[in-house]
Amino acid sequence: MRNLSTDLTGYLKANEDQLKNSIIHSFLAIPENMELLKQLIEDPTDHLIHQLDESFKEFYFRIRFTSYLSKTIHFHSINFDKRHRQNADRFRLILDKPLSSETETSFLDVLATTEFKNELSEIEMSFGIEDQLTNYWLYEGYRQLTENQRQIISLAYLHGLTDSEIAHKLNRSQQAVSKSHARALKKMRDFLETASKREEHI
DNA sequence: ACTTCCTGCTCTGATCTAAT
DNA sequence: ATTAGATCAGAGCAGGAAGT
Repeated sequence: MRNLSTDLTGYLKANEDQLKNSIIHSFLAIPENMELLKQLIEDPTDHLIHQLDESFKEFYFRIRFTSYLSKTIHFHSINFDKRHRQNADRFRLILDKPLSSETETSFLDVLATTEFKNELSEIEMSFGIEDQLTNYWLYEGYRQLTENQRQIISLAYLHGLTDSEIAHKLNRSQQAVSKSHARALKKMRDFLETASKREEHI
C-alpha cells in the first residue's frame, strides 16, 4: 500500500510555485478540497479530476463575486459621500424657515412625511418666482429679463428643471436654453452690480 | 442703412455621474 | 480607480425685430 501523505507531500513540494498563488492557497486551505486532492493523487480518475475542477470553478467564482461586491460597496459609498457633500454645499437650507408667508409649516416639519412632495409642489404652484424674491434689486433685475428669460429662470430655479428638461418643455435645443439661461443670469448680475454701486453713492 | 438686442444653431471642451 | 455616456456651458456665426 502506498503512503498517501508522503505522495501528497511530494506533490505539494513539486508544485510549490503554483501553490504560492493566494487563490490556490486559500482553495486548498478548505479541508474538503485538500481531501479531494489527496484522493485524486491516489486515484487520478476522470471523475475526480472533473469534481476538483468544478469545485475550483465554484470557489473562484465566489472569490470574484465577493471581490466585485466588495469593490462596488466601497466605491458606491465613496461616490455617495461625494454627492452628499456636494449637495450639502450647493443647497444649503434653512430647515426651520416657513415654506410660505401664509403657513407656519417649515421644511423640517414636512421633510419626513409622505405628503411632503405633494404639499411642496402645491405650494410651489401657488405663486410665481417673483414672490420668492425678497431682495428688491434682485426683483427689479428679474423684471429686466425678457419673457423667455424669465420663463427659463423660473423653470430652472423654482421648479428645479435641468436645461435639457427646459429645452424639451419649450421645444428648443439644450444649448439654446443654456445660452438664454447664462444671458439672463449675466443681465441680473450686471443689474445688481450697477444697483449696488448706485447705493454706495447715496 | 446701420446698430443693437434677442434668439437660435453647431461645434467643442469641461465637468459630472454611473457602471464596472 | 477608470471609463463611457450624459450634461453643461462658451465661442462663433446668422437671422429677425426694433430703434435711430
